[in-house]
Amino acid sequence: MKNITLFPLVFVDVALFSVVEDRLGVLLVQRAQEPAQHQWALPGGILKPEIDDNLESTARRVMRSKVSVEIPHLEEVQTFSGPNRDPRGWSVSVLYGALLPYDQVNAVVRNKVEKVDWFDADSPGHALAFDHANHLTMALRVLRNRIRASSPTLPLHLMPEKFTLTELQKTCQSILDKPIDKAAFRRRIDGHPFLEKLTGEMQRGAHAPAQLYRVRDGFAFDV
Amino acid sequence: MKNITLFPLVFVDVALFSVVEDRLGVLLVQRAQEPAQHQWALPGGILKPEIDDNLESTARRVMRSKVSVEIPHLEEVQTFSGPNRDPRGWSVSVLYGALLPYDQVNAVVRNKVEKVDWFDADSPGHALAFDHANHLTMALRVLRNRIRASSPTLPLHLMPEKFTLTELQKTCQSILDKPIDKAAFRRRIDGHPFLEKLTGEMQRGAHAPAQLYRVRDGFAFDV
DNA sequence: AGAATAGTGTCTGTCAGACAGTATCGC
DNA sequence: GCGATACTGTCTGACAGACACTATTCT
Repeated sequence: MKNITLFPLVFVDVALFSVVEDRLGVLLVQRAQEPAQHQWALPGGILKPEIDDNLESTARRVMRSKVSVEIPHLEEVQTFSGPNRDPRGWSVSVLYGALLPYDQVNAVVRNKVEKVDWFDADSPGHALAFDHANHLTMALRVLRNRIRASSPTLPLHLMPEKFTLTELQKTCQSILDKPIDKAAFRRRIDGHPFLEKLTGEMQRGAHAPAQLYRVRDGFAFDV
Repeated sequence: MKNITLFPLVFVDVALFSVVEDRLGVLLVQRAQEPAQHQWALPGGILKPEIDDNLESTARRVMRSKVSVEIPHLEEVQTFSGPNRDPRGWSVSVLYGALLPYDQVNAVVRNKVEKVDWFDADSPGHALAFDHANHLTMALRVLRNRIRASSPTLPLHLMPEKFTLTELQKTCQSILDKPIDKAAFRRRIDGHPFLEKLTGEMQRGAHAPAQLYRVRDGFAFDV
């Protein structure tokens, strides 16, 4: 493996977030092999130029093969690189962030993984392998900045097909970890191009009926 | 070069911006070698794991060796990747953005470069090599979003050591390519932690003297 | 009736854009 | 005085946070 010094290793890591019991969670895997065996890490893997169209494809393939998850939308966060961040040699790691509803993620242990589980995004409770603590910090920062700055479109990826505005607000609150005023929230998203009111469809309960919404077709991100 | 299919090529490209005659300019090089010989491109080069500490070092080294420019601050924009974006094989290119005062850039033709010159950032007037037109578009978008959103700290990299608020405003206007109200601009940057008033130092001219400022020590970016 | 949640009205402070006004220089 | 630029005061409209209020359902 002399090539390692001439050609860097190219990895992809994914910070997959979801809301679990009103808290922002991140999906971690326990590594089954060296290096960093038994340590927890963000799911990730190595680029395979012969089968990947680009690094996003790599990320999707890795998530499929390691934790059986299909990721619709990925967002690049940052690139990490250097000779010492991975013991196998000079490496480049491109970090992606993603959001998915908790119940859509049927995380299953696959190859090279001992366990898969959700952890609190702000304090996973484990030392992470490699420089993944940095990765997680950066992914969190980008995610929260997005939700705060641009109107709260992003968490739409976390919603089920039909949802109420209150549910959307609670999701935002869980991500930001602080309460949001109801009136202000509704003013801000009022008339948002990607929110479609399902006229006539209401959610019932032991209270006034709540208007249901869905994500409009063609919803995409792109800054 | 069978390795090309196993190990991707890792490049770094740099979109170096400056204000030239009240317009936002970008530094381009004309390639002296295949591929894309004679075409204009963003300055860039290949990672050398044996001498680079990380990809930012690669970017600095490349700018030094190809166009004789020292870059103090680099910002990662995006990663481009795939089998076809460069004829030499499966490649990854990490794009960085940078700002530097026009007169500090003593761009000199060095190895693998025929010419170096500044072009209008919005319409360079040349078809760019590889996917560098995309690169330029993304770098521009990130740069302008930064200046608009976060308070206008960024263009501080474009200022000489001492400058007036009017000069800073004109720089912002050149980057955004639209006028800014003077009072609003001054209100926004008033008391900014990185702006230091040089009490007593004034710029004279055929008009009222203008207060000089400088960038406070320890100025850094970090979102 | 009472609990719970949905949804709205309104006050207030902040801030950006717009624009005009005053101040200070060289000539 | 005149031209030019520096700098400030103020009005207005947009908008977010705070908070209270009404409305509608189930039990």
